[in-house]
Amino acid sequence: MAQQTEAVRRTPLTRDRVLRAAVALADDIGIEALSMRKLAKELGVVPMALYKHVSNKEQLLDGMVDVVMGEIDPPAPGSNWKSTVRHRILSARRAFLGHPWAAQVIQSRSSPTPVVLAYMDSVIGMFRTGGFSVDLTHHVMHALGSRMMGITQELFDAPPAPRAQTAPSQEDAGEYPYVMELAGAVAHDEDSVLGRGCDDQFEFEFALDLLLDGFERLRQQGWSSAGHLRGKTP
Amino acid sequence: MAQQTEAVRRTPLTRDRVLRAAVALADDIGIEALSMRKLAKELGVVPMALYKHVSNKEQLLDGMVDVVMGEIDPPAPGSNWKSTVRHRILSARRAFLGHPWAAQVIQSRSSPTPVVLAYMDSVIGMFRTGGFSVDLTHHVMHALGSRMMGITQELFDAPPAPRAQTAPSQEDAGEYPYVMELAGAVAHDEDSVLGRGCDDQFEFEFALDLLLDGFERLRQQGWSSAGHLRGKTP
DNA sequence: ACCTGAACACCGTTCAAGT
DNA sequence: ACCTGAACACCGTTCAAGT
Repeated sequence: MAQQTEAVRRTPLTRDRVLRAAVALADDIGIEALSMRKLAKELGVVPMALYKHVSNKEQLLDGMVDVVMGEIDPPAPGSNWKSTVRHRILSARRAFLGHPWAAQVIQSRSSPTPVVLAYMDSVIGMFRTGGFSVDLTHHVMHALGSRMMGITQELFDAPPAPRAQTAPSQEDAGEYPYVMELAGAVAHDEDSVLGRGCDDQFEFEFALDLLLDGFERLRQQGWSSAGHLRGKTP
Repeated sequence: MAQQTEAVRRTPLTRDRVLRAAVALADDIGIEALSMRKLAKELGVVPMALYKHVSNKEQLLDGMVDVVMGEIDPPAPGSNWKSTVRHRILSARRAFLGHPWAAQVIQSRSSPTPVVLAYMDSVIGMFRTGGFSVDLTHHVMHALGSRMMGITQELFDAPPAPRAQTAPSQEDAGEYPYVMELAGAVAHDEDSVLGRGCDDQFEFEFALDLLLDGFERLRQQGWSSAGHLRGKTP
């Protein structure tokens, strides 16, 4: 035990080892509990030692995102743009699902790392190769937003459920009748795609396919933003 | 000056005054800089005095979101579901745009406040009244996600721009050719909807309308998730 | 030259001592 | 009963002193 600890300590600290330890620690204790001090302790190192490999916590978070991005499968060349984009995005989703904190972290960053930029470049390339104009590709990328990384834009972890503290009383049913109707259907309807609760993967693919189908329709129409100038008068 | 300070101090501290001061302070210094201690100082009060009105910082953030939600226009009844939903969402967007920190905060909450629940209820009601089945409405709400509040799921503040530190060199153009092509078009194309940079409002409405149109198509088809069971074999 | 302990300037929140 | 100062257990990061 003491030997193992020493062996671990003997392994020289590298940027890569710091980042991988940070990812593992965030997976374990959550991102809000992750601190430079705890990470240092985990690595058997004094807090200041980390600053030789990451210049500050911001850069640590950037590096952690890059580690997660590294788990995304390389693009699989396919015959049509839609399946290629779809597979890539669902692969990114798999990577991000393995690290629940990563979605939140990447959206808190102010600029993309080179690794993220490379991923975006590959997705943009799939649209361009698939016959999308530069103009349409631009709007399409905005419409995808973080969904491009397989990240769902849910508002809450469990949307149509009243706060845990408040028991779902008659009062709630009266105040939020539509929310209650939906929640009831989700809980009961065994014949639909929903078992207990929601099938997140189904919801993600539902929205993704709705968007991709919309993109394809616009592409076929030769859509251009030129017809939609700022004043909105055609 | 000292008189005014005293007058402010004389005004009794209420939950409402605490929340409004917190919103103003977050607007001013940013959400990451907002602390209980700074908020207390702003109100001319000792930090502990805040805890009489909000039980902790989490509840303060919940309350701040509720203040922003209060700026959303009441639902304007319209003839068709699409324009009603569209107007409500764009009104929410206006409220959230006035408080740039609010989008991030609402997505960090784990359960909706009653105020948020009431908003969701009204949106769900618009779909149900507009002829959407409970089943379709459920998936549609998931597909909207945080866009229901007018919140864009952009990945970064300025997506296709390399880090500020790194000058956009030839190297970048070689490594991210598609990103550069897009960035170039966005910067130059004066005839399209894009002036310098992106028109966020246009991008938001582009994606929203794409989704709403998709929803309408599914509604007309009488779409149901029953045909899309878990195994994906119809 | 490298490494690191102590220190600085903060946090959110508890708690006991004051009124 | 209410209010509040001091204290606790943390942060990220600087910096000067040690090797």
